[in-house]
Amino acid sequence: MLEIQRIRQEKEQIIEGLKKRHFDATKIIDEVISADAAWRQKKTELENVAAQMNSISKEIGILFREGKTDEANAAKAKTGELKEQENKLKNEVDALENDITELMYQLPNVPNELVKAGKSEEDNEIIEEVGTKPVFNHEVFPHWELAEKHDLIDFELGVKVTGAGFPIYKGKGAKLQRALISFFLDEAEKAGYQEHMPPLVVNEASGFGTGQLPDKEGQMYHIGEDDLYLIPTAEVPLTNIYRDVILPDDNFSIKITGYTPCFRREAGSYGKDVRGLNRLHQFDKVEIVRIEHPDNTADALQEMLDHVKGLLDKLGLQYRVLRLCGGDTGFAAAMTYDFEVYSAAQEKWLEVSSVSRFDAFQANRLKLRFKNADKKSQLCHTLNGSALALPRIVAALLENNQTADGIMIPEVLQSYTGFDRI
RNA sequence: GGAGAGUUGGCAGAGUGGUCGAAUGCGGCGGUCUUGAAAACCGUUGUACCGCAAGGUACCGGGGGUUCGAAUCCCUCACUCUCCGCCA
Repeated sequence: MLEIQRIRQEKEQIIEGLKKRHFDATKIIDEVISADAAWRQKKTELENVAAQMNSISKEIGILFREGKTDEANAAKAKTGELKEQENKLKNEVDALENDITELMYQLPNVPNELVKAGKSEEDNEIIEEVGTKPVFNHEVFPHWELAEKHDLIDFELGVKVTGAGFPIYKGKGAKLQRALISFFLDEAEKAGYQEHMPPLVVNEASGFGTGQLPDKEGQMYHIGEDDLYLIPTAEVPLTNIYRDVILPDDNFSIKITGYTPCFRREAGSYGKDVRGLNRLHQFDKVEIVRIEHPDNTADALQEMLDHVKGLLDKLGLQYRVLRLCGGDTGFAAAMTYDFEVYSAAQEKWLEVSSVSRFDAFQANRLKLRFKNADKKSQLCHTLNGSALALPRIVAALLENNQTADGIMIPEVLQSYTGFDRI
């Protein structure tokens, strides 16, 4: 959620910025500003009436204590009209507040100045491309065929037990999952992130805190009986640790990481994009989350990008880095970089990480603040990124490392897997 | 699943209809004293919103109600704890 103060002060810049998303905010912002002006006026009126009521009530109390019952009852009679006014104003103020909140929920974050205007993924900028496409002198197989051939992942069995999109990893396939998770966590720890193991279900307040609710309700699995949600990413529990928190000073830099399974309903997905590991309802991911002073956000983002690059370098995967255009940048993000690895057999790029800065947008919903040098509360900045999501990494590793002698395991993983080939 | 007890400021903990945004203690901050520190003593110390300011308003788990007036009474929801049962 954008800050109302910012909308009052930087109306034009916000409208300009949101144009990069092909989002015309003019109407909403005008409505917000006029509703906000009306709200402040009504609010002041309401508070004046409340002040009068309070002072009369106080007097009545004193009169009763002094035994002046008649005078007290006379004063009581005066309150009727005020009370009516108060109720009327209260209703008006509440209605305006609801209007404003509803309007504000519709406004996405303002893209960073580096973000280019654009409508869809077609307009994303390729910032960097690392490595070369693998060359094969034999037939290449997609990962779902390799997984079946080597008995690594059983998609059919997953369908039997749960449904499509819930694969069962077996033998070396399961071990490879475990190895990647440990490797990613160890690397995050080396980079200064404290490991957390959070709950996999969250309450409604947490869903609102990170912005999955109310908009993306249909994307999460909901446990109706207890009104809890399966997490779509570790971002939700990890970030919500800091909901309603005021950090005591401006000298902080919070870096946390966590491995969790992620659950996504992926309603509306279909076709060849969902083949094999490309899109799942449950998958594993190591997430990194940072809470930073606004002055430090740009540096933090760069560090996170370098971290993810390091992981892909160590795994020996070819990858490219994209800066998403306005239209493709998520609702809450100010800027997002995607990492894609090349799938040799599918001959396409697979997104394996998304690293974003949210600036104060998320913190505003979370009420996550710090005390600045003037002892005033100020919103923190939040950032997060995948480091990394497993399924497509596994897909690329299987496909790109296939040889006539089996599938080669990258050296950095061998101490975790205990084998060097499949 | 059954029974009971709770939810108050950073923490502990009083407060059962009016002068309560809330005693007291601890912690924090500032000061006195001290070569320095500790102790002691004095002062100070919640959040948010409106306002140039003075000041005002709201908040005692959430929501609703009664009342001129609610931390306090009523309803409702959520959560926590204890005991019993079950159990990895």
